[in-house]
Amino acid sequence: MISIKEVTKQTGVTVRTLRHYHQIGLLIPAGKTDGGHRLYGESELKKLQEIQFLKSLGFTLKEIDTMLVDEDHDWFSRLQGQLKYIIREKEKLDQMEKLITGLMNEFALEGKVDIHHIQQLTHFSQQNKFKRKEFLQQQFTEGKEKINELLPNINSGDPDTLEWVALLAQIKKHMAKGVDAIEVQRIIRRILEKDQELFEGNDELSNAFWEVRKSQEKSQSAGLYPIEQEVLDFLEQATEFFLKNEARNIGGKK
Amino acid sequence: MISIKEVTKQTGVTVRTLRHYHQIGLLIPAGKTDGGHRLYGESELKKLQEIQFLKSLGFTLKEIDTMLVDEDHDWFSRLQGQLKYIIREKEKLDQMEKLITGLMNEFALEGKVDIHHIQQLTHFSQQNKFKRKEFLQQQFTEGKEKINELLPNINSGDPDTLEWVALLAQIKKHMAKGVDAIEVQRIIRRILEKDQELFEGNDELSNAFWEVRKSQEKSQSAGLYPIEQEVLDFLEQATEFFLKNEARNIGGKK
DNA sequence: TCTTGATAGTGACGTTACGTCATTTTATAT
DNA sequence: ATATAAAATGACGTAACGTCACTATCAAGA
Repeated sequence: MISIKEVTKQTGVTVRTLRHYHQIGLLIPAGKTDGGHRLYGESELKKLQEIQFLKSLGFTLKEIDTMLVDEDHDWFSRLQGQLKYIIREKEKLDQMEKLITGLMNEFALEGKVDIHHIQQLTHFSQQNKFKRKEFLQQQFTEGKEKINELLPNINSGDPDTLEWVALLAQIKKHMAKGVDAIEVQRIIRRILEKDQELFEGNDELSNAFWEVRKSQEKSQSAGLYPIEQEVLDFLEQATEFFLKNEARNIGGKK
Repeated sequence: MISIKEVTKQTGVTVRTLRHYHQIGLLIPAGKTDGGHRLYGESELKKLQEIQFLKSLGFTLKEIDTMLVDEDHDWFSRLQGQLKYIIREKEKLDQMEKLITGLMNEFALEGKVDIHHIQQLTHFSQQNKFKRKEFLQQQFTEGKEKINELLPNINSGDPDTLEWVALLAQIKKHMAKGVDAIEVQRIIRRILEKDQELFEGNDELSNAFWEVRKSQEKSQSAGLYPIEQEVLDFLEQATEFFLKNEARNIGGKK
C-alpha cells in the first residue's frame, strides 16, 4: 500500500490525474488512511499502466473504463477505427515533418520564412491524402491472402521462389533485430546480383519485394523540400557532366 | 463577397467555426449586410486556408493569430518545437499501428483478444522511445553540415563521389516523382553493381546512403507482429533447407 | 505532547475549439 | 406578403485534467 505521491513517482502521472480517475470511478484506490488519504496497491499500479497504455492509443477514459471492465466488448471494430485514425495521423505527420524541416532549412539558410511559402504549401498538403490510407487498409485485408498465395510456391520447392524468399526472410530478420544497415545492404546486394533476370521476368516477385518498402517510399515520393530540390538540381547537372566527361575513367581508376 | 454558407461550402469549415474565429478576432469578415450577416471576400478565404493549414500543423488559434499578424515572430523555435512534437507522435503512431494491426490479426485468427496481451505489450511499448527522435533531430542539425561536407568532394570532381552522388540524386528524383518502384529498383541495382568495392572502402558514403532509409528501417526493426514472426520462422527453415539441399541447382537452372 | 513542514483532501473555476440547442432576425423566392 | 431558408446571438456542454485557495492529515523532532 503506497501513497499517492509514491504512485506519481513510479508512474509519472500527476496527483490531479489520480484524483480525476478516482472521481470518475476509473481507478479507485485500494484503501484509505484514517484521515482519508488514498492508498494504492500493486494491482492499482498495473491497472494504471494499462490505462496509460490504452490512453496512448487514443482511447478516451470512458472507453478505457468499459474496456477494462467489460471483456466482451467490441474490440475489433474499435481497433479498426483506431487504425483508421492512426493512418490519418501518420499521413498528417509525414506531411508536417516534411514541411517543417523544409521551412526550418529555409529559415536557417535565409534567416527568415515568410507566409508566402506557407500559402504555396497549403495546396500541396491537401493532396496525397488517400494513397497511404488505401495502401495500408488493403495491406491489412490482403496481407494474409498474399502470404497464402506465396506459400504454395514455396512448398512446391520452386528454387527461384525459394531463394528469393529465403533472402527476403534474412532481410526481414536482420531488420527485426536492428542489425547494422551494412549487413542488410550486403544481403540486398546478394539478391540483386543473383536475381537480376529473375526479377525482370517475374513481376509478382519484384512487386512483392517492393511492397515491403512501398509505404516508406510513398512518404518520400510525396515531395521534397525546396532546399533539397535545389541540391537535386545541382546533383543532376553534376550527373550529366560526369557521365559525359568522366565516365570512361571509372573502370580503370583506383 | 460571399455568405457564410458559401464559405463553408468552399472550405469545409462549419458556420460555428467561422463565428468562433470572428469572436476571437482571428478571422474578421470583410463586411456585413444591412441586417448584420457576415460577408467574406477572397482574402478572407485565403487567410482561412492558412489558418486551416497552420492548425493542421498543431498550432493553437492564439499562436496562429500572432503568426499571421506579427511577421517577426519567432518562427524557428516554434517550428523546432513542432518538430519535436511530431517526432514524438510518430514514434507513438508507429507503435500503435504495429500493436493494433497485430491485435487485429490476432483477433481475426482467434476471434478474440484478451487483456493479457495488452499487459505484455504495455511494457514493450514503453521502450524504443528515443531512437527515432535522436536520429531525426541529429539528422536535422547535421543535415546541412553533411551536405556541405559532400559538396567539396563533388566540386573537386572526385569521380567516386560524383557517380555515387549522381545516382543517389536520380533515386531521390524518381522517388520524388512517384515513378514506379521498378524504376528505382533498376537504379539501385546499377549502384550496387558498379560500386561494390567503392561502398566497401568508403564507410562514409555507404552510411550516407543508408541514412536515407534509416528512419524507415527503424520502424520495421522495432518488432514484428506475431503472425509475421511465424512466417519468418517458417521462411528461415525454408532458407536452411534450401541452402543445404538445392543450392547447387541454381547456377545451372533456367 | 506539541509543533511544524510536507503531503493530501476538497471544491471550483480555467483551458481549447468548437458542438449543440434555443430563440430571434434577416434574406430570398413566390 | 408570406413562407421558408439562412443567419444572428447567447449560453451551456465537452475532455482531461491544470491551477488556485483553503483546509485537514501525516511523520518526525523538541
